[in-house]
Amino acid sequence: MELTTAEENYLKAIYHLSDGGKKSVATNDIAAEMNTKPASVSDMLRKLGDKEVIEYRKYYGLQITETGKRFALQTIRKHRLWEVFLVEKLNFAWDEVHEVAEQLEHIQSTLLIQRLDSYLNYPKFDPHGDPIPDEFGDVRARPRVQLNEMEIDQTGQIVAVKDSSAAFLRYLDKVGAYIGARIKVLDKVEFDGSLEILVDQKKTLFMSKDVAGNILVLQS
Amino acid sequence: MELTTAEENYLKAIYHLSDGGKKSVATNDIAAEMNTKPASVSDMLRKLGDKEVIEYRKYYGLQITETGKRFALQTIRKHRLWEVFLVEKLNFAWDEVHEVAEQLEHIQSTLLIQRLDSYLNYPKFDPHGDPIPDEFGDVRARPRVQLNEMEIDQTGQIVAVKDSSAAFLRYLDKVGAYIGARIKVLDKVEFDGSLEILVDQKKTLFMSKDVAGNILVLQS
DNA sequence: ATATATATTTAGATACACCTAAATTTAAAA
DNA sequence: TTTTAAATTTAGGTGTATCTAAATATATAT
Repeated sequence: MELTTAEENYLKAIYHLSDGGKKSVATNDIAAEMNTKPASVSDMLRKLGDKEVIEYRKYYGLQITETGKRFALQTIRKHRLWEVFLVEKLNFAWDEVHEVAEQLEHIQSTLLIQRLDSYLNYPKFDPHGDPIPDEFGDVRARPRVQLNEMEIDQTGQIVAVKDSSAAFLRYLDKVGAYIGARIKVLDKVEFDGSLEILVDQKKTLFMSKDVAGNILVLQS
Repeated sequence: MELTTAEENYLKAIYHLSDGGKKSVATNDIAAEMNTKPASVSDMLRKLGDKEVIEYRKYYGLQITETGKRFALQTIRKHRLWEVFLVEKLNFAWDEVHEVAEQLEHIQSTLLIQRLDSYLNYPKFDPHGDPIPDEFGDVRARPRVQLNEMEIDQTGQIVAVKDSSAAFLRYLDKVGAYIGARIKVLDKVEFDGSLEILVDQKKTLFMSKDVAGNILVLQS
């Protein structure tokens, strides 16, 4: 069975919004995520239901099926592999890759993805630190904590961001933080939860609790 | 102004069929090339006319405009750069690249193509030996002769094939010929025009006039 | 429990890219 | 030059993916 580009995009959005199939998802939320209208979503949900990638009862929400998960993970895998390619081989900055990867993820060719994977040396994480599912859809996520939850003197490595909007990524770049940076919590202000961080043993920077909450750290 | 994927495909076909804008093209020929029906072509020609990438007078045929040529060459450039990428970086065989490149050529991102070009070291020819237009649409073609037109003892290098169907490419691979191979005409049969060819100073092979007519050689 | 608000779906349109069948125009043959 | 054949276009219709506006179902509040 084959999915159209639009169907792949909807399924991916549903997979993310449902947190990998755990939660139920609202039509309105899908519409917001996809920048379409709820009416269009209803149309599409019927189609996805017909193709049995979701289980859909109108007004009662939906559930991704196992088949649906497989398709979603395949698209996510392709998206993230292309992101690695763009950053590592074509020297894109991480705030420039999303839009292009969004197009590249729909190229249909099993061979292409196999070869790309091999060419990139079977990466396990994309440039934002998100895990890349293998060809069977298996994901090995690293245990990660939010930077704002760490205590003084604890150390680790930035491995991902929650909000990967271009604006946030540019902000991080500007202050000298990046995926892979080794960090240490120097101080934490009780009053507002803001933090003082040491980056790569040389640069200190201050950030609000909100910003820190968007940064995921692999503790060491 | 933006073209849809279908419009890009039609324009590319028209560019090729018109030999770069020189000849006039028939609706039926476009339909054959695109595997569609003449009626669909008429529809599309009207649209392409509205967008002024062709000059179209119904029943009287069409002419690519300068704008149209620019678009066509841009698409051809992208197609051929991706082919180089697939062969040189992902180890595709040259008979496997066409279908995938056909999809990749429609990815929209100027930056992507600039970076890809640079990453591939600004190649001037694709794996089939066809020239890659530069970002301004300029093509520097090599003077090439058909193998069947060469005389005994003349030498050269295979740089392109006319018929780049998967079947023909597989045939070439099988007999040990390939783009880049150095060849010498050992013998030519008057009766049917068939040839005996020395490949890479070691292997000899026989081929019909028809096969040789499909092989383009840069003489040396 | 009834009224009100919110979420969701249906109805009816539009644009794209295609189709078949019929009409029309141009070209070729008698 | 008229007839016939071939090429091309128009008419009308399909499926996909979208929209707005209206209807309906569910959830919340009085």
